[in-house]
Amino acid sequence: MRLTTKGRFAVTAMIDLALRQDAGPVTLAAISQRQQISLSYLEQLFGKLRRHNLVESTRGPGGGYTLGRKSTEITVADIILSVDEPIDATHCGGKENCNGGEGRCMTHDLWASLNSKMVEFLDSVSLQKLVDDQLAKGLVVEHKPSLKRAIAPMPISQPIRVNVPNSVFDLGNMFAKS
Amino acid sequence: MRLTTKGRFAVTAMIDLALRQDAGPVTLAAISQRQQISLSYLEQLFGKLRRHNLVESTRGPGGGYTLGRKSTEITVADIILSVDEPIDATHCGGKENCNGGEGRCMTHDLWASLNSKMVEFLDSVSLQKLVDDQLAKGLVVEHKPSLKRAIAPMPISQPIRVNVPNSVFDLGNMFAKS
DNA sequence: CCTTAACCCGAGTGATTTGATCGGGATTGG
DNA sequence: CCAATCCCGATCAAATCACTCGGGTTAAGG
Repeated sequence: MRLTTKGRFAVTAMIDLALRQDAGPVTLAAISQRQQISLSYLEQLFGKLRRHNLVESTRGPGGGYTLGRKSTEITVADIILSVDEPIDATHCGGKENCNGGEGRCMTHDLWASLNSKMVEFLDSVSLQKLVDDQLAKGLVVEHKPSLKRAIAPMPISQPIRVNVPNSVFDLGNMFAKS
Repeated sequence: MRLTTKGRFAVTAMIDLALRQDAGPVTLAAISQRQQISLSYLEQLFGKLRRHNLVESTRGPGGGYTLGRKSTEITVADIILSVDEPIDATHCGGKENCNGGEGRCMTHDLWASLNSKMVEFLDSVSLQKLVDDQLAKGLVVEHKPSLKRAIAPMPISQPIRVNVPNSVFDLGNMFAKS
């Protein structure tokens, strides 16, 4: 497992997405603005996240990204492993006697176990947990005006359009999928 | 916190050192041979480790490196943070209003907390624990012939010489909870 | 002394990764 | 149709990685 800013960007973007997807697909442009990550870079990251089924995309106007599964079922390890392709840390490319015919080199076993423990740890932190942490810190999510593609259409008559920041506590549960 | 092969090499080398320093200073040349890490690269890594007081050096013939403090007081986090200088993952260089005058950007707090969890985890694993795991797995350290500089001269009779490969560590439960 | 073992250090290097930009596509709502 | 949005690949400067080179300085042993 590699752990660099790349993975951090991905985690950050996924939290942003998780925080806002209840109002419908979230555009990369919006994430780019909020998190100060270049749009094209986000496209690269989300390409990988999509190929790993962590997000789903909706094309066309009003489109964007939504989570591929519940945020409780996405872990930090999932995200990081999606964007940071695993590397060969063993210097022996997996061949068994990389140490003068004496069996596998130490690096092999050493990093294998270190890696698995790291993954185990990062796998114990769900995206939902990170979202909860953000909310607990008092973050207020400003929902963009709902579009047709919102997961749950606005009730009837006039759509609620507020340009005042809405607290998640107001609308969050109302549209929560179960 | 960054986590790359660089840090892995450092951890590997430190384990090797901790396993053998009782017979006196350990040379980088020996570590290089056993762990298949280039000598010059080791020199760079140990330069940083020394500057962080994780190791001490002895020059001249019979010299080498010893641990800077007890192995129970050196953690994996210490080692990795010594060789992998921290990077700025926030894109805001620590300035407080990187988000349009709205206070710190989310990346700031977010990665700060995730990072601290990582450090906390890696800080819970001491070098001694890694050494104990090795010894528990039956690794027998082949002590080189003691020199004048040996910290504690070998007690009596002959040192145990076993024909077990030096560098095949099995760190199976390196991070097993204690 | 002298030789030699070892640490010390900075400069340089090719390969890879990072983070970004650009230029085009494809898809779809209005 | 048009515009918003995802999609994709090429390219790029900068940084980093893993390593090499070429010298030092220090100190033990003869």
